[in-house]
Amino acid sequence: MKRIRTRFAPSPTGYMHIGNLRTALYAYLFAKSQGGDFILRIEDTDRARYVPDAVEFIERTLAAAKIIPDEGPHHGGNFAPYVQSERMDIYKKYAEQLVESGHAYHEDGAIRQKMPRVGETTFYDVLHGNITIANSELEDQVLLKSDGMPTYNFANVIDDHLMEVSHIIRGTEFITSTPKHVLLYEFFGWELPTFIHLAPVMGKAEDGTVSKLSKRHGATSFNDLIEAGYLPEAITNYVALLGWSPKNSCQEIFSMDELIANFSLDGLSKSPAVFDYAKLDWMSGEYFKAMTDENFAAVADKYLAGYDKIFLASLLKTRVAKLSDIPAMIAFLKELPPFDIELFTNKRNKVTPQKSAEILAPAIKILEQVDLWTLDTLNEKISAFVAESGLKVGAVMWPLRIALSMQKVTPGGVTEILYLLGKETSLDRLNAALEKLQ
RNA sequence: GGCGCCUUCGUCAAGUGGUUAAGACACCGCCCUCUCACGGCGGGUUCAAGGGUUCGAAUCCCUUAGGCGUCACCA
Repeated sequence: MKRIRTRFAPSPTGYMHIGNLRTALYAYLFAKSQGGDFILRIEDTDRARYVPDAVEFIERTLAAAKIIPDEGPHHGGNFAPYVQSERMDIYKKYAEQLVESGHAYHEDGAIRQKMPRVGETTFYDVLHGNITIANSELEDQVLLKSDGMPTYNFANVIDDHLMEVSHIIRGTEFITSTPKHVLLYEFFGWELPTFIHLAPVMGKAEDGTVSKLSKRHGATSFNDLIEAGYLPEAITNYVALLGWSPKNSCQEIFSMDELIANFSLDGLSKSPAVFDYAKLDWMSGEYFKAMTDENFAAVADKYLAGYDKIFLASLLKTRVAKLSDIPAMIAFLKELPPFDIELFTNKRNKVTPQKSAEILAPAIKILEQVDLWTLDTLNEKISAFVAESGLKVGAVMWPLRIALSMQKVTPGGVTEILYLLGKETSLDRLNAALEKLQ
């Protein structure tokens, strides 16, 4: 059987769109699941759009996502060069060959492909089956531009053949130009690769409309997501499920190795998928929860400066969707938000501002007596106070939490916050709140 | 506009002629809890519409509608 070889062929734009990342992922997963090769090829034939250092950017991004090319500009391989601008003589040779055989012609310093005017061209796509397009829909394509560079439609065919790519995995936007490629393969007498055209990744705008995922939908590049504080593994995992699902399994959390082991082409979806940040948040949270306090403290390090990192990590890792959520969650430790009497009202625990004052006063007395400011002692004292007062635990905790943090949601319980704040600050805040409540 | 692709809960999706149409996220409710989170339990007119074929259709065929893509010396 022919060796499975796939490729990811981005143009160097300095931006790794999530849809591109997914294409790369699927090409990688398919190759690896079949024991084949995954190639990185740079399609930099548009000089106007070239961005310096974009190749390194792409390589770094793939590395971060753990998508490792077997061949590429800096990965070695027997089919170098893997950068199209370095292969100009190759394209020229094949273009001239087409001119000689009568399948192309010169015009305005460029070489154009001569399309048949009648008949139709059919090709097989793994996801869509046979697709037929009338040749009359095809126009005489430019193969070699007047600046000597090939067009995508030409270079892509030449390289895929020369690099022995067996499966072309790319976006649906290429479906309608595939007949042109097929014709080229036929002109040269080359064997056709297998086509797999992936549905696009969509984004949902605030007004509810759905369109191809783009910057208007917020953070949509791998790097945007990393900067927001999602783990690369979580992003890759989520993106993998956006258009693919495992057979005979409901598993959703996958390591890269598990993805490779479970991947198969028939699990691919042919309809567009909407990128859902809520689900990404959930999945990301699953990854954080599975981490040890130490590991979480390490990835969240820069957000934890100035605190007992490991302790804070233990409180935060079950509540965080993305690392950039952290500052807002712990800002109250440094500075108490403005007093808001509304917060002292809580129906569930039957707490009101007035009731809060009644609870706070004796609680402060108790805490003032505490010399050993540790979690255990604090917990013990508060529990005793609760038992003595005959109130529900929640009724006591609520006003304390609000007075200490001025927010309904905090990382950790009241005991942890008291501990984190220290005795002096805790009592200052408690007294200040009591004063305002009275 | 021509051509092409797509259409199962709000979202990701399983499903390939006979199922109570899985599961997950989100949402809502309840429970637990030191609030939130975590955890547990439960809930929801989901097969775009209309025609066929068939004893039987989300699954096969046709039509319609909508969405997306493509018609570059961009990829």
